[in-house]
Amino acid sequence: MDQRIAEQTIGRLSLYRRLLDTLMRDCVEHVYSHQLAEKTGFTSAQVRRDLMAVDTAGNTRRGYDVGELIRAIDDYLYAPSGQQVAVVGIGNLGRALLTFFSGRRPKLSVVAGFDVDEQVVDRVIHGCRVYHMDEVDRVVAEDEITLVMLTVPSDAAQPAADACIAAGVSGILNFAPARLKVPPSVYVSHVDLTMYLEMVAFFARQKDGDQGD
Amino acid sequence: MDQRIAEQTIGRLSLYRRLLDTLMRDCVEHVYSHQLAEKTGFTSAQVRRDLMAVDTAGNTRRGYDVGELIRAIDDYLYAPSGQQVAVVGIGNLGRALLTFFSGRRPKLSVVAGFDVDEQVVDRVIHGCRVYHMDEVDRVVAEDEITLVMLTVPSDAAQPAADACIAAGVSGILNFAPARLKVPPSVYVSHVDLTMYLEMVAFFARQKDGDQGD
DNA sequence: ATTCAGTTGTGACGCTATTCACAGGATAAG
DNA sequence: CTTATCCTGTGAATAGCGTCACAACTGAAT
Ligand SMILES: NC(=O)c1ccc[n+]([C@@H]2O[C@H](COP(=O)([O-])OP(=O)(O)OC[C@H]3O[C@@H](n4cnc5c(N)ncnc54)[C@H](O)[C@@H]3O)[C@@H](O)[C@H]2O)c1
Ligand SMILES: NC(=O)c1ccc[n+]([C@@H]2O[C@H](COP(=O)([O-])OP(=O)(O)OC[C@H]3O[C@@H](n4cnc5c(N)ncnc54)[C@H](O)[C@@H]3O)[C@@H](O)[C@H]2O)c1
Repeated sequence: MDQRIAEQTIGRLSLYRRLLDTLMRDCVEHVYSHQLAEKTGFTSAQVRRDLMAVDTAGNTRRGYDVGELIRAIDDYLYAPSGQQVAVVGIGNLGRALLTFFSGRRPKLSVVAGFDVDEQVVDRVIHGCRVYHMDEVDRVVAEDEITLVMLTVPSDAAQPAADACIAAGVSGILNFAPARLKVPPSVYVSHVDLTMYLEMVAFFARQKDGDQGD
Repeated sequence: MDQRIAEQTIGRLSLYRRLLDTLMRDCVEHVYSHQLAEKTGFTSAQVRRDLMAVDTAGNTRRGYDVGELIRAIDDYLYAPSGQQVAVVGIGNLGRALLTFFSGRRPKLSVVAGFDVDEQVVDRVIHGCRVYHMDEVDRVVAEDEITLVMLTVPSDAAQPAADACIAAGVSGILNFAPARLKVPPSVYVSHVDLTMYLEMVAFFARQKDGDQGD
């Protein structure tokens, strides 16, 4: 948390981190930057540059110690005590996210859902209780929730975000096709699946036309 | 489809395009770059630069004609006859995507699902038939499917992608946490939701520490 | 002890995307 | 017709990222 860090480096560190889990499981003790590169699709220089951000030291002959690297990335990437996450809007997408992320990672776990529909409120999905939005203040405080994944209809996105922020949330992963206005102390990232699909459509078409590459 | 285009410009054009729909619905006839910028969160210079890619001409006094701009972006972004999409892996996430995207846009519509689980095969979800993966060759050809959203478990991602590519698909939006090896004529985009969540966690925490900004 | 092969860490470089800034142009008002 | 205003389109400047390339290092082999 010391100097300026490229946004995309954080994303890549997250990918390396998951890869290291599988290496650890396979009892691999050391790994070279070019091996991480190969498995993630980046270049080895990119990997080394990214790892400069974390407190680690590769051995010039054996590469990086897997356990040591895991510790270094964890230290850099995650809060020591972890961060709690809620899913707001338990519709089709919200339910999928809730199911997938609940109790997945110790450092980043989804612990609650919120909705306004009486049909889903108070249900328990994959171990997570769904609360009514009216309870957001209480539950966010009690469960120390700092992040939400926002999967409500786009009209409801801004008010729902406002309610979460008022309750103390400082990070939002927004899936609704709406730009959120938030105070500068809150970080918002926008995942626009329609946009991704249209990008794939365009570039796939372009490749078809170009006859590959 | 003429000269080199920045990948991200395509993404932004997709956002402008959707915004223009709402302007059209509100009977707005003209729009300035700074208005599009305001509503999308980019700068007006960025908007104008992006629109240089499409065949349009803004009026220096009234800005861009909404209808004209929609036509220009559509011409640039979409195949004249549209592109058909399938969802492969009708689990929690696949079902959400299938429901959301089926019959949404005329130029880009989800028309089929694929799975291997007898529980879901042959069911019809939101108007889309779910086929067995064994039928991928036939259905992709018959329905002229060129794109897939891949939402299978990560072990199954590569073989499922291979089957789709063999059937003629040229674009893949992959949600599984696995890097796909594909021939150069196929375009793959990787949406890693775990990574996005971890990025939000990091930067939200950083903001908290920095007291805003 | 020395050599050799193969790696890390990083300064310098280059590329691409974004922003700046302004010439040129359209319109409305006088 | 002329002026004032406020826009677009775009070359030029800047910033942000990724890549190159190599000095420094490590451990193994001899
Ligand atoms: N499902 C997808 O694949 C998909 C794809 C792209 C974008 N999105 C976006 O994600 C969002 C959710 O999509 P979905 O398909 O799950 O929709 P959905 O209609 O299935 O679910 C929305 C849920 O939000 C709840 N809700 C409504 N207002 C609320 C409020 N004020 N506070 C809390 N909860 C509220 C509803 O009760 C419902 O359960 C939408 O904005 C959609 O545009 C979804
Ligand atoms: N659900 C989420 O929110 C979420 C979030 C991040 C990533 N993902 C990724 O998306 C993928 C799907 O997630 P999910 O939660 O929907 O899982 P899921 O288990 O609910 O669904 C997977 C579906 O794929 C089908 N399938 C298995 N093998 C197949 C094959 N060879 N061909 C076709 N279909 C096959 C299964 O029958 C099942 O219906 C996973 O790779 C997961 O890691 C999901």
